[in-house]
Amino acid sequence: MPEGHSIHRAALSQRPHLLGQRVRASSPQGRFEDAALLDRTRVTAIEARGKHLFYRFETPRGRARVLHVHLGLAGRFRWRKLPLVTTGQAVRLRLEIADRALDLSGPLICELVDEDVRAELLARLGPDPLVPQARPAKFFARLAATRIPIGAMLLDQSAIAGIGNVYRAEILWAARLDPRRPSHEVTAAEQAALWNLARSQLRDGVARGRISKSVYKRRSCSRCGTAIETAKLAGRPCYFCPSCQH
DNA sequence: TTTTTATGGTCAC
DNA sequence: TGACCCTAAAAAT
Repeated sequence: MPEGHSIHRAALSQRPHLLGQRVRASSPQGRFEDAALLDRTRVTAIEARGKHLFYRFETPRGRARVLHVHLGLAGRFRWRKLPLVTTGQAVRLRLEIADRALDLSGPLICELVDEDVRAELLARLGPDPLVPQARPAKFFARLAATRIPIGAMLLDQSAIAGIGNVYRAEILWAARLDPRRPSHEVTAAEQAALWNLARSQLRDGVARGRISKSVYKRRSCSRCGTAIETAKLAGRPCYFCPSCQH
């Protein structure tokens, strides 16, 4: 169930097994024909940015290919031990190393791109709170320049990368901000608080492998007991406490 | 056993 | 704004 924390967590858990390894690549499902181009190449980098993953593969002749993966709603990685017993009917991409295989199923995106496309995709993303050197200036500037509700802006990956529907609700609840508040009315202190909360909550998610929920899909506010409401923002329900979020 | 739902995103209207 | 894409788990029947 992927928001930014799951993506960074996937990169962290996969690097020890895949980096520097020559892999057997295939698409058991058959829907990723370019898997053949990755077969017998070496994984040299795994990069997580927002909800996107980029894998660099190098051929024996030193030619680099970039795999772009976005899990979307249903995408999932699973390690399997060899020898395999499953048919892999829904496995878009399988990467096999010595004793195990990494199966990717249900991704929104699984494609080979070149360096330019990778750079363009990265350029479209706002700062990612999970990247240590990321700076929030662009995020703050976007908020200051629009009347779009803050609850909608937090889901805009070009404003801030990696936040999904759960973190949006949790961050706004922790900041005590009404998700319907026009973004330009968010004060500088509140902007900073949102960035810091995004960073701490996402980091917690990476460490724990799950998101702790104080407001998302709760019936009542875990702070004041008021009935939780939802507001449709950016096309999706945003859970909030009408009593303590202003 | 079938239907619904989901922490995402794009595209057509 | 709604339809659709994909998959698997949860919920409904």
